[in-house]
Amino acid sequence: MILATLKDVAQAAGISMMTVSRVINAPDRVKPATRELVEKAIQEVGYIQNPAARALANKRLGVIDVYIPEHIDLSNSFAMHLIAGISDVLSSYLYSFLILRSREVSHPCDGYIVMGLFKDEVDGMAEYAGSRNCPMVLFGHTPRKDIDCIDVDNVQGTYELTRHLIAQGHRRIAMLNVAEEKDYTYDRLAGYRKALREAGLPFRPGWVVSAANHEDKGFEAARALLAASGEVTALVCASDVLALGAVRAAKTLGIQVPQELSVTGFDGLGYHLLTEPKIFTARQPVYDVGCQLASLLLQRLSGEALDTVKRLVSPELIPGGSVAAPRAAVTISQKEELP
Amino acid sequence: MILATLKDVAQAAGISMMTVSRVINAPDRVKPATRELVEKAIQEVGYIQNPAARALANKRLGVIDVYIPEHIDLSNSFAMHLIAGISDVLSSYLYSFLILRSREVSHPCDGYIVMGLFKDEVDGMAEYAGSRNCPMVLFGHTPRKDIDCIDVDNVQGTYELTRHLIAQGHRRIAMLNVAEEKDYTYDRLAGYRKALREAGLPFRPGWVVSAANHEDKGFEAARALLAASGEVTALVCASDVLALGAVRAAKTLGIQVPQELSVTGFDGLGYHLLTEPKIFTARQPVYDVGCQLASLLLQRLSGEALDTVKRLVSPELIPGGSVAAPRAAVTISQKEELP
DNA sequence: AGGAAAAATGTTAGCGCTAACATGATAGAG
DNA sequence: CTCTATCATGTTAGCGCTAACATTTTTCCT
Repeated sequence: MILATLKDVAQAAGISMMTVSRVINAPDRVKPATRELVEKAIQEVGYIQNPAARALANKRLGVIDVYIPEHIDLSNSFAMHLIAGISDVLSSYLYSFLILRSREVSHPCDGYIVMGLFKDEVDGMAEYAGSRNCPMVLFGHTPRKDIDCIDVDNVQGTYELTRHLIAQGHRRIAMLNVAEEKDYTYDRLAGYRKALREAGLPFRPGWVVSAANHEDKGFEAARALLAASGEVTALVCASDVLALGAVRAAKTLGIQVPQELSVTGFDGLGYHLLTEPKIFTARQPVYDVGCQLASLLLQRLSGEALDTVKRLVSPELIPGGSVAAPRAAVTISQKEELP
Repeated sequence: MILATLKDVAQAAGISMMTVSRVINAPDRVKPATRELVEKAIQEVGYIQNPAARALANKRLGVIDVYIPEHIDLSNSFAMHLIAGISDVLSSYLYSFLILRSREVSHPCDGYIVMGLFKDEVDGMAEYAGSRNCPMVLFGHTPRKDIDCIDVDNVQGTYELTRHLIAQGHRRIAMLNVAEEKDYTYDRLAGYRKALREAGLPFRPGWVVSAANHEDKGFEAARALLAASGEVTALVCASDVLALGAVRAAKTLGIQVPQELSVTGFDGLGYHLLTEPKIFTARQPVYDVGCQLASLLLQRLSGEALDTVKRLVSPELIPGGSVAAPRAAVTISQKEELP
């Protein structure tokens, strides 16, 4: 394939290659008249920068390694959205990327984007990246203070959902959490508790159950919970998949959703649409997070000195038919006995 | 980041750079003794090839553009699996890639992998790729004979599923197709008809309905079908999402799955696990297809002359609880009246 | 052993770009 | 109107690698 090169542009504009290069990389350092001339020439010959040559001259590789741990299921569209965001930003800066499923398979690169891992994995990756003097940005919480990290605000998500339920008049709100020892599960629980606390509602440990993030596990846990405590009018689920199971459990028990039980989910990546009524959920802004991760990494690569970034991106509530005011809307009676 | 270069290896081995390069790219052209020497040196200095330099010297860009049309929903994990396959193969050959959502945003590259598009889009892409003298491989059927193309064998998928139902004793088998004017929907219908024909069962147009690929559309279509023709004992759905709707429709009508109605899906990418019983489905080998697309493109890039490839990859049946023998297993009575 | 073919290795040049330095143009101060 | 600061542009060299050709070594046939 023949592509126009800098040389072609330079000849077309009757000017040196270096000036053309500057028009592209540092337009301010070129006289406006010359710049226009060059820009016209670029259009004329249809010049596109050669990323490989640029990377080589910059002593870069032009590649970012994206680590998605093997235990993250690609059936889950989560990773896809993240990658879409990363891809969009990187490609606009002529970087390309590789998706790696395991730390064992290393590839030379200029920087790392790492999807949430366990603590020791984070440390291992950080050390490895550090030893190669490569910047690394992390998706998901990290125990280390010196690592850039962008995450979804999981606390905020369940907080907003629970607040919405409370605003609808619910007072007896249970939670079905994901049974994983990860920060995000603690955070989602924390958001739920925070909303209860703010509303002056008691936290009942018996109303919080956990299940592995599968529809049938959610079904079982929700059925047990609902059978044991018929009093709850709303159920905050820590994932849409669990919410699907919960809705089915309610139906099985003859409990109507949303008339007798409101159910909320979490994720908003497609699963919330797979039942009737559709799950009221909080959409994780995964695409945005992907974009931000890539942008942050590019900033680091350009050498801009900035403090370690710890950024949280808020989820967005997606209304759905699985939530309604409780049948006998309880008026605000803050006192409830603990079980 | 400092990486060892060919030069470092050459010095360590006391030999010329070119021989080292040959050990990597054409080991046959180096004397075994020298090769060993070099390989040891490569290990010693921890040499990793620089993809940018290699791409530049080869007059390549080292980048493959992957087009995933905007109308393909990334929530659908389909694209993710395809990309995972593509990524794994390309990265092992030091190629990286960009995901593009629209033909408007062009990026320089060495070749194209294009996910199924409408006919005019295929032609547009082919012309564009041709004009840049870039090879292009396509996922999905194509009307043009001169384009490499790898696809899932959709006919085979519903054929096998329907055959399995027939083997279980089903004779009254309906189909819920995806309402899209695409090759794959015609093919899935064709597979169903082929199995019926082979078994000597009549094709009843009234037993085939279509719905947009959403759970609630599938629900509606399946409910209408099941209500109208109580006689069917099995329903072949052209997607798992539709199957989810169909199972819910059956439950709503008081029809037990699988005791009174067997249901099959198609895709096997996660949605089939989201209900109880789990959907008996045909898993699209999307990851494999991704690998094959990338391998084929790399073959083209290496200049191997081969005929235009039209390859179909067979889906794999994934058993699930949504299928059982019909209650009153019909003995083989081939003659059935048409409605 | 002599010599031509074949195999193994080395040398040169250049892929397209940019950092670093060198030079030329412009402008403001004395 | 010279002299220096500043800006604008040009020149040189090299990033790491490999194609193409050049050279050396080996093979093995007569």
